[in-house]
Amino acid sequence: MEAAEHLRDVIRTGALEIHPGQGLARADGRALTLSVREFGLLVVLAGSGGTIVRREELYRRVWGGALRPGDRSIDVYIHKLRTKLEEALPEWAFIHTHVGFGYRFSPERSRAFHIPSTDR
Amino acid sequence: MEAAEHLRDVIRTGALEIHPGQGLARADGRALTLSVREFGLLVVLAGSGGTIVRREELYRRVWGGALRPGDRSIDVYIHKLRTKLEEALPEWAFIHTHVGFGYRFSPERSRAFHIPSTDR
DNA sequence: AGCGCGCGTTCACGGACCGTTCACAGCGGT
DNA sequence: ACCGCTGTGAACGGTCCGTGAACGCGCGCT
Repeated sequence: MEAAEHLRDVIRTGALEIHPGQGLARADGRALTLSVREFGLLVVLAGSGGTIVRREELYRRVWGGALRPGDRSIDVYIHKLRTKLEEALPEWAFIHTHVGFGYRFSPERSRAFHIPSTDR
Repeated sequence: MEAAEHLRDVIRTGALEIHPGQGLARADGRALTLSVREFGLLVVLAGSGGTIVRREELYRRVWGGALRPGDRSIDVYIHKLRTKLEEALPEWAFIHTHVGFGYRFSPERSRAFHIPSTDR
């Protein structure tokens, strides 16, 4: 039963495949190398079903304890995670900022790939 | 069951879906990026069941405190909110002005689509 | 012990965004 | 024509966030 668990405990979203219990995430099958914090962020965000997660809650669930004012750890790790996700899947944007509210996870085609007007 | 709570706390009106507790609003499923004030306005207006909300009350409920004479913040933010709603759902008008009374929220087909009186 | 290295935190700078205010235009009522 | 009310663009100061860099720490290796 504990051996079959990892088959059930998977978050799939777009080309991402996350195994929360294992510390493993794959992009198009290729494993990502994430640190503990990076992986924690990814799990919490991707597991929140597209809702906005407030910074305070993000900190509690990944770091544990209360977010002290002025602590920028979240920003830094969001950035690191974004960087790794982007280099793995350049045309997808996963983590979206909602200023004043928090971060939202949702695979969306990155806007940086704006197709030149094929208009007639 | 504890996970189902967020499903209840939703305002649905037309193609809009508003999650007051989360700071998130969607138009046709696509998330809108609203500032804190814009979102506050949307929640209060959309949650007022189509009644007219006086400016005084709008200000109290979104900004907190009393509306000082000459304060134009409401006008500016109504405008910003309208702009974002319109670019998300161009053929719908949501916020209607009642001069001297306040604003009323109600999804109506925008009149901007039967333009030409000049076309005969 | 000394070294290199990955990790997490902190700092510093700059840019993006937010909310307020001002200035002017349009419109309806008197 | 005048006035009060609202729409709308622009400017401004402040806050929030993105991002590169420095620092300290623990760990494995030699």
